[in-house]
Amino acid sequence: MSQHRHPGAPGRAGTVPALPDLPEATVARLPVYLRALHQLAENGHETVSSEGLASAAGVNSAKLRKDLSHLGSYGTRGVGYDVEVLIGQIESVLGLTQSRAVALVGVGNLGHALAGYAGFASRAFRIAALFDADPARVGEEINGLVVHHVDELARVAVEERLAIGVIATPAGAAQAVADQLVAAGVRSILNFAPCVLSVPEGVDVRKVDLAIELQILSFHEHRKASLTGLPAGGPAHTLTTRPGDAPPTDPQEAIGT
Amino acid sequence: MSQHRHPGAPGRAGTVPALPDLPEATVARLPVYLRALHQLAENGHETVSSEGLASAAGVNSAKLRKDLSHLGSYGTRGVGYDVEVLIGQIESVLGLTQSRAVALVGVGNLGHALAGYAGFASRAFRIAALFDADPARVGEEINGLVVHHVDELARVAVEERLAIGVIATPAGAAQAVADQLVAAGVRSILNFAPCVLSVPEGVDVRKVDLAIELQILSFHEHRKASLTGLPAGGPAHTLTTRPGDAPPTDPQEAIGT
DNA sequence: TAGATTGTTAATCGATTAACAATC
DNA sequence: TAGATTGTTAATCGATTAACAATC
Repeated sequence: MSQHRHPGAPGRAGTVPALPDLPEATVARLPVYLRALHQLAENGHETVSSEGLASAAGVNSAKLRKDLSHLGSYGTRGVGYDVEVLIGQIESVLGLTQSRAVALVGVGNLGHALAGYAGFASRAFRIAALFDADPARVGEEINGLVVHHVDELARVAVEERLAIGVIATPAGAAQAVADQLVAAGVRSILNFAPCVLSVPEGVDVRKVDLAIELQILSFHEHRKASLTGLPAGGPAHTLTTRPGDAPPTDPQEAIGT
Repeated sequence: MSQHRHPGAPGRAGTVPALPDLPEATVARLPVYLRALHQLAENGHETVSSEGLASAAGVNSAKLRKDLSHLGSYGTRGVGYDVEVLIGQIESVLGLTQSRAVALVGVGNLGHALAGYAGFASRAFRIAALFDADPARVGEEINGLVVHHVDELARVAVEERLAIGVIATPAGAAQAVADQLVAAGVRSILNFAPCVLSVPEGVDVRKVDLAIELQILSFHEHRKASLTGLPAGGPAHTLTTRPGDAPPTDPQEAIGT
């Protein structure tokens, strides 16, 4: 999923204060804990046990304690974790104390939705620039931002210090966009286009892929159906295989028009 | 991520022809292979080696062969895999030979984008019903489908044999929607709302969470920055921690308005 | 002190990978 | 046959989990 170096790996020259080396699985859960902690804080909790936080986050408490142990020790035996302290600690580890400029490339259906996304309008991320390849869309204003032509990416990247690129273009355009982002110095990419991106070492790519998620669910539905007799929803109908058909799930665009 | 039983686990009473027991990691990659295979087919390839397919899918060939070995043996030593045969095999394992009815709950910004998603309009998935809690939105027509009130979920679920529920509501509404979906017999849920859902055993939940993806990227950016001196995009500016601030990334809606 | 809860240990499990014998 | 490539083995790695000693 994510293509990246593990810069904290043992053996590198130690010129910087060693950052804790977190397992990827832990990194992926910290944002979930953080969200649960914010909810707890809103509800007036000053302290929470590993059991309480784990259940709010939907994991078991052993895993939670193991994860938090990688950050150092921030709990009190017999008491639990101080909610505000733990929030600060996780935000610090995730680098959320910096505000990162996000570029959104592709302002189709999905791009429009993402441009209005509240998650962007947070302290840690601000959507700083919009791009599209369609001249008809360039100049359009969305949420107070003007859409640039994608060829301006390099220039704007420098001006706005773009740190993260979000690709919401058709699959056919995504690799070229990724190349442009990388050339512009962006080393973190979130890809909504249904395709594999190839990027140089040191660039992180994460992907969000609706078709893949649906197909994984389909697998488990299929399993459940073949085990329990007939399912609640029921298999709508069996499709006859017609070789040569159009691919069932390979849309031209990240989100079609 | 996914909460589900492993129905094919050893030890169950064997009343059905045993389905191959696939590792979750393999299941998650099969859709990627499938997409790559469709591209190869479009480009006229009749045969592909594990090396060729692996590189198109962005994995190494050992992993690909291992994954495919779980499906049985469909390659020819010295030659490779027949593209069409392998497509058929993967589609069959993923249950993509059935057409599944998808319910989309929440037709805000994101919901609208998803309703137009080409991945839904495939042979394996058809978007069969739209729901919203906002009376002002009920009755609206999107892509040829009328928006129902969410209270009609149970009735429509039976009529349309809904198999998969996609939640694109605000976080605050998501759990109630999930409960209604489960009550209506839906056992596969794709959750775009930024919250943890709790569902009974036997129900699969997969989540797509933009804020989490951004925060994971942020972690690696942070790492890269602290290692290599200053990054290309540069840390825009350091935020002062103001305890009591609004949560940085816990939007009220899956995609805000 | 007694009860509660953390942080850590060690066992287990699942996933990845390289190497290579089998075989087309 | 010789070259190519699969399917499988076995070693390695990372993640999960339960249990419990440490300690508030």
